[in-house]
Amino acid sequence: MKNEIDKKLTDKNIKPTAMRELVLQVLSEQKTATSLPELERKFEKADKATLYRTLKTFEENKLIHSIDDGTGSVKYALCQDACECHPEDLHVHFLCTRCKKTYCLNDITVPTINLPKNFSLESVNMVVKGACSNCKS
Amino acid sequence: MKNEIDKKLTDKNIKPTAMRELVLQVLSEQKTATSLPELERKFEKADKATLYRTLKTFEENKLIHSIDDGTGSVKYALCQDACECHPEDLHVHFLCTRCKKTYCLNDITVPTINLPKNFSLESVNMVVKGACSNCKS
DNA sequence: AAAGTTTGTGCAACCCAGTTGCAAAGTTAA
DNA sequence: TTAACTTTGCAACTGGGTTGCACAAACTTT
Ligand SMILES: [Mn+2]
Ligand SMILES: [Mn+2]
Ligand SMILES: [Zn+2]
Ligand SMILES: [Zn+2]
Repeated sequence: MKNEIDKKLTDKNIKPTAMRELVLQVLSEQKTATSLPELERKFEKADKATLYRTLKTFEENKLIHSIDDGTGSVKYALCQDACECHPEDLHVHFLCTRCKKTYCLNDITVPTINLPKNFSLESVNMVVKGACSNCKS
Repeated sequence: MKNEIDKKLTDKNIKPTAMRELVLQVLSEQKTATSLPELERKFEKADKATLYRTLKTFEENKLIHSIDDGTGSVKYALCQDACECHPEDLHVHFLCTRCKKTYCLNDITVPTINLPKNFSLESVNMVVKGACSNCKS
């Protein structure tokens, strides 16, 4: 449904170009987070730089958030509706060491940490590794 | 004290070569974690591949652990004496967004997470970002 | 001690994710 | 229509990480 996609874009003040619609479409269909290289493979025809800048725009406008799971390529997933990517919005991510898929555990907020004196908190990246339900033998 | 350094190496079943002694010496002097590129700069003369393999050996033998703080270069820090790098040994890391230094918060163990059904846990990477005590304005 | 074997080092080349400059194409505004 | 701005495509580059290979150094065996 193109109108839904366009609405999501305009709601976040992103001009809905053809490219952006396609990328958001694909991202919306994923159950796990997607990296730039993966996106390149899904769009044989599209240019890496364009995809790169598309993701950057999406992230800057808080339509998606990025996840560094340590695999060497940053992955991206849609933000929850009201997400502002503030520390209190943050959730835990899970990387399956078997299938290498990265899940947003949206229900699991990152635990609060008592930092040492005079350290201030801006954000947290918490990635749990293990076997996902599909891969557990 | 070279004997202390050598002992640390042999205790972890690492043959104490000149290179390894130097690298361990430098790592021991740091209060924050060190990346391979940083190490390269500290050892103008040494070869990148050698340093790389030295770090790898150290890590495999649990003399050091690696920290992916999302800055693009993996950092390394000495393990605690009895550390086996198991989930229960893991601690939180802190990346200062100002000075880019990465601290081991050895006293802060990573909180336990209740994973979704049929997900199993192998390890956790938890990196808190913010301002360190030196950089807090 | 000499010969053989294993281990470590240095160099060069490579891989790949990410990033940037620049010009062409498309869009919007005057 | 022209001008200004935005998006896209291409190419080139950066930088961290990694590997193959030959040489050197350190142990083993005879
Ligand atoms: Mn997420
Ligand atoms: Mn640490
Ligand atoms: Zn899996
Ligand atoms: Zn700092």
